[in-house]
Amino acid sequence: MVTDRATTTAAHVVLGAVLQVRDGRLRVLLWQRAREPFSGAWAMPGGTLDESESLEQSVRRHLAAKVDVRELSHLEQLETRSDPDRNPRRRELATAYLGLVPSDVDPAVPADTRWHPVDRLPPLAFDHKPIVLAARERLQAKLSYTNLGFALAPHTFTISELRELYTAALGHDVSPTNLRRVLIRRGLLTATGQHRDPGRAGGRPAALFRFHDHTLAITDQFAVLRPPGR
Amino acid sequence: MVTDRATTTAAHVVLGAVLQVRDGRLRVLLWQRAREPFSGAWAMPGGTLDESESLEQSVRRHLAAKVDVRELSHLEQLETRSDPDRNPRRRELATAYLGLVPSDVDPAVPADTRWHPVDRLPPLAFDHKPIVLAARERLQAKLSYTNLGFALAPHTFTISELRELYTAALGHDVSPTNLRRVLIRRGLLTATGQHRDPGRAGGRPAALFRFHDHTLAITDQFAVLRPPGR
DNA sequence: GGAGTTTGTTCCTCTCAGTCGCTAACCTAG
DNA sequence: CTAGGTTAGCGACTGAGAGGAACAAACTCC
Repeated sequence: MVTDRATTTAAHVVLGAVLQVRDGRLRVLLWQRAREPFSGAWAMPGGTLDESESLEQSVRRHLAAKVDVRELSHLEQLETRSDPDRNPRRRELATAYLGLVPSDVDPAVPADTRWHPVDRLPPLAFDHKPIVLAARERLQAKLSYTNLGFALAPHTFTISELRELYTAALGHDVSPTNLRRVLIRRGLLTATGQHRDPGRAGGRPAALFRFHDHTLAITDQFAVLRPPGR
Repeated sequence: MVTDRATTTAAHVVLGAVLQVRDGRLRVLLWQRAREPFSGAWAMPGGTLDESESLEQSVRRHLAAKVDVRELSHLEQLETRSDPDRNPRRRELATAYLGLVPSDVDPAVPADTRWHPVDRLPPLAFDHKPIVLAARERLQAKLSYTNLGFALAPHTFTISELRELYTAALGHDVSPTNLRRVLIRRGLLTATGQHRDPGRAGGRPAALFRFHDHTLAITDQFAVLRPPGR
């Protein structure tokens, strides 16, 4: 009886859409499958959920096998996929997480693993393609109305470096003037007082900034139809 | 071996946070538990996921037992809860959905079921309280930057009726002038040309509107740091 | 010291949300 | 029929935030 009920329960896996801006492009961490199903196709890192761990613990554990988990600057749940046919071999639910890595770290990864540009994905296994695209969409939306930029950027950076990150992540040009003004007005950026040595190239030394805090915070001004009198 | 693997798999349930504005308040559909655990506490409707259904199919099926499912004007996935201790009896994952019901329908519900104001919740079972609050937060956010109001409103309505719905859902006052202008400028509202009979009370007859479409659409103007030249 | 390069600042404009008050359209009472 | 009450709709004004562009600042190299 116990066996009956238990065997009808679906397996559950976790998946991590790990994004990073490298070489001026938004990329996702994928590994190439060597076995069926989807042999040769690329897949998001992940694995089965264990008995006594939460989903977040599980995805951190599995990601540690691909990328040093201490490098993750942000991790949040995306969605749970449940199409009965999403895995041709067995009934399987998958909960996907969005993970972010700052642009200045280069974690060691296994030989079968690559950073693929999100706008030029190779053939992906299972339903991983829509998940990766959903991850990008979530990132782009939150860059607009939260301080999530902290998770893409190094600890300190110049405005033009930050502009490159936003340009790559949003997929369109971003004006440094405007970026600076918007983020400073919202109180998200703090000047360190330091300046970056212009080096041989010349030019005015750029001021170094950091994000005021490194936990997700929502810029509430985006509530339209606000309460009266503010 | 199969038995071993299967018995270590967690059970999976679905939950529906069904919200409606009734009597000028935002309310959630809850039923009162008669058995342990949490006997006497209130719980969101839901149940176990079946072998061959998706999560959304499952939550629709379980909600049909509490409220006529045809009345649901919107249904979207909220989050999946996985704390190993969330259910004291067994390891169990729960995927929660946000469901909305238009204010003009009054579905038949079982005897143990009530519409509770979201801002005055009774003691809730399991982790249902944070889920209900997350559902309200999602609704409030989406009322600001999408056309989700269509899911709370009757098919046609006056501006002041709509104002009541937004006031109840957002939890603060909303100016009818502003509401009208914002929703019309965004192209979300269409005038039907009809007017509502003022009745004995007197006053100018109010124009009747409807939402231009009844599928979720995002008002994209909220992307700050937009692409140049728009 | 001047040209070239990159960064930072200021000014201007545009759009949209919020507020207030006036006008419109209906009712009832006298 | 008119005056007064009631609700709805509309327009003018205000303020805030965002985008664009021109100009000023700080550096290197020749």
